[in-house]
Amino acid sequence: MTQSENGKSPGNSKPERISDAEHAVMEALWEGGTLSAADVCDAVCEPRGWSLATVKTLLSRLVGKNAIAAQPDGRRFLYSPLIARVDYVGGESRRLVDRLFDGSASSLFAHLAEQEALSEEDLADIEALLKELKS
Amino acid sequence: MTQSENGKSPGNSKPERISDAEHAVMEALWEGGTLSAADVCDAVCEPRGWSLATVKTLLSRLVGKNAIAAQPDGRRFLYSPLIARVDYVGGESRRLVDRLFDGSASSLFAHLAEQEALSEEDLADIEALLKELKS
DNA sequence: CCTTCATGTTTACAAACGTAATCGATAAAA
DNA sequence: TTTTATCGATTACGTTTGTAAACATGAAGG
Repeated sequence: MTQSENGKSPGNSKPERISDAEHAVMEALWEGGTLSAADVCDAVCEPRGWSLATVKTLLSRLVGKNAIAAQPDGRRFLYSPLIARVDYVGGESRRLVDRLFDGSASSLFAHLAEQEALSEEDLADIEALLKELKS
Repeated sequence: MTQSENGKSPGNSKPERISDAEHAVMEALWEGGTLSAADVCDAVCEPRGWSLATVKTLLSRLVGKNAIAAQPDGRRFLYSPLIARVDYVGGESRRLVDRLFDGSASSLFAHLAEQEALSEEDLADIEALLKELKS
């Protein structure tokens, strides 16, 4: 595959699933904006115990999934996100809520509350947000 | 594998990951409590377009992962959950919050709020829960 | 008894994933 | 200019997942 086309010609709509490992790479790109493979490796290889080769593979797969763009820069490519983090996060959150809480966000909240998974700080923050939303 | 032992001798602790398809089966078991393979199929084959064979495979894998128990009942087995739904849901929720919101539940809440993913009803419910928690 | 179900077990097989090593081309260094 | 360090591209290979079919065995019916 030629680093830029995935064959699924025009309507490149359906967002393909991004795996855990790929997600780590996405985070680096969301953080850095536009990075080379080496840059990404600097950001993730150390903590995840990966080799540069692994990062290259993941970048290729992400390009194939139309999740990132690769613009030529001399000998190499600079990669940048094609999907916004907020969209990805939104999608994943929705998936979870749909799958486990029958689509009800308040159920998720209730669950977190019951499991004491919410700190005092969380509660205060949420309360503040709620107040704000009501204005 | 003999439907009951996974080789990892005594301390059967680490909760293995449950896949999407497996999760559908778990839901049926959480719903029904104790079911035969055929029962599970009645519950999930139709909506997911699965065959009984698929359900059998998933049940076996879940047994292998120590997520469900299989007690002999004549010629067959009756399967029942070994992990509580609330624990599973809690684990998955935590994973999401950790992965995408740096462990902050209120960030998740803020996100849902910003994305208008919360209905009026959600907000009201959450407010009520909050009030309750403060007592 | 023999055929037919119903069931768990074994085997299958492609796609996705995790994790690289190797190859080919080129740019930089010596 | 020959060597070497870099890149992306190609190939690899074991595991997990999705989705079954084939097989063995015992129960049930005729």
